[in-house]
Amino acid sequence: MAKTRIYSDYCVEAIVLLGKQIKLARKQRKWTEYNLAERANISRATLQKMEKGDLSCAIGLVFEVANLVGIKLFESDHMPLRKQIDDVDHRIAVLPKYVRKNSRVLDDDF
Amino acid sequence: MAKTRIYSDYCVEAIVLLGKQIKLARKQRKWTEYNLAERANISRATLQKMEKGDLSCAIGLVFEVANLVGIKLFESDHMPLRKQIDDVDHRIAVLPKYVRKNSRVLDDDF
DNA sequence: AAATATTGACTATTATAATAATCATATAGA
DNA sequence: TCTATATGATTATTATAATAGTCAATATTT
Repeated sequence: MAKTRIYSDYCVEAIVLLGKQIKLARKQRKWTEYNLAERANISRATLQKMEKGDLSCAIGLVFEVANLVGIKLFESDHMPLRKQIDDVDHRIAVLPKYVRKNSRVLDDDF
Repeated sequence: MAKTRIYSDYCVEAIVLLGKQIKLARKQRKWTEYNLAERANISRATLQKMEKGDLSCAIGLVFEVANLVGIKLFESDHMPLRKQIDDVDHRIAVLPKYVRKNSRVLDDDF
């Protein structure tokens, strides 16, 4: 039997929004579900789940479809993705490699 | 044997970035992989794949973990998610219910 | 009004994600 | 230096996502 997971409202709504944005963009381009699924190399059934905001779809498939219809994720930041990745990498590199419970730091500034 | 999928660079990089952002945020909170996995109710192995930018992780799990460490997706828009969803819904409602190939519209303004 | 194609929904099957468990490595802290 | 444990990596198993196929309903075009 299926294990029921608990998701936050925020998570559910974010994914529903993304699914609807895909549906809207697809229609604006006048692509049928079949068309888009074909372009993305996925089944129509999977695309339908995606557009409905199904939480179990693979993130790679969702992002790929979003990209196909022209939705730019992470576009708010005016940095190329590569640069953003490097940026995060450097900020990780500064931190201790292992997290230890008793690393008592007073300024948890994040 | 595994079917090899083609993903766009943008898609791969977006997910790698998200994974690294999760890792950074987790460390800033001084949570171990085990701690975060426990909070998210997922296995440590899945969290590790997620932080490495694995494309096959369920979008619901990734967004939930991102939310747990305080990453706000879709925060660029200064509208609550609910409102954004309603907004997209209305824009979809205006369009024809079925996409037809010969819907010759001159202004594809999107 | 009739014809056709899009969409929504469902099922059975197959591919694979998620898990639990383990082991080695190496780092942070005593 | 010594020790406990966080992390990286791998394996076998189980749960489930993705698929292909089908059917009904109906919006759109002619």
